[in-house]
Amino acid sequence: MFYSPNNSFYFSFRSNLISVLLKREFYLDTDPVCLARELLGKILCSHVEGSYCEGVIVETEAYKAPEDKASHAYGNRLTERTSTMFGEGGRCYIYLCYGIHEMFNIVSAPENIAHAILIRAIEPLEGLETMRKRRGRIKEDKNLGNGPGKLCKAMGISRNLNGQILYHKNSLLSIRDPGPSAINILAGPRVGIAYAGECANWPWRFRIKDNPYTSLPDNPEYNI
DNA sequence: AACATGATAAACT
DNA sequence: GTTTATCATGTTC
Repeated sequence: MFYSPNNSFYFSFRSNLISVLLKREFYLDTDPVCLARELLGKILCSHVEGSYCEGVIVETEAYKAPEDKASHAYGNRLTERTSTMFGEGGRCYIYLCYGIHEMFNIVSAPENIAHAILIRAIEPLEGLETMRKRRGRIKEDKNLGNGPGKLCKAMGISRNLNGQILYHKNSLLSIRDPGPSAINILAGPRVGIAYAGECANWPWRFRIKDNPYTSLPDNPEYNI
């Protein structure tokens, strides 16, 4: 039961038997683009609604205020919504998109630097039955978390968890490190930010090459 | 008015 | 099987 029920790259990850909780310092890095890459292969854990779930992070996007026009905190715009991103790294920033979908971000950098990494896809690892129940009628497990809104629904993540600390032993949401592994990373432009002008071309979206649990590549990509 | 999307159906290959 | 169009839906500033 500790094996992911598929034949993808992560078939040998063994849940939290061998993974370790990421420490506060991990999130204080001032380069969110670097962190977005480092988060690939890490394990997102949720312990909400009485159920425990885990998924391998397989796709991310970096958002870097103040210069990033695609960030909600562009120009260091401080509002009630964006205030979470100005907190110290290691919390989560969760917001509602298009009135329907919750989006899960990891806040990074020291306080008052509004950086964040959007988690865009996970490979389900633990709590599959809970995820299937939360997601409702879907045909295949690869659709449980292959999109930012989908993974939030599968993991039971919603805005009432906005601002939660990710690095405490008993956090409702946390990130764990399963140890080093050899993965190939693809980079490309971020999704759904055509309004962001020049920033829309920055290759700040990352995903694990050949992993079947990422969202569809609707932008050009290249190996890094 | 715009928005860091998802589910579905209908039309293609 | 894959692409395309359409709409659902609520918060933000």
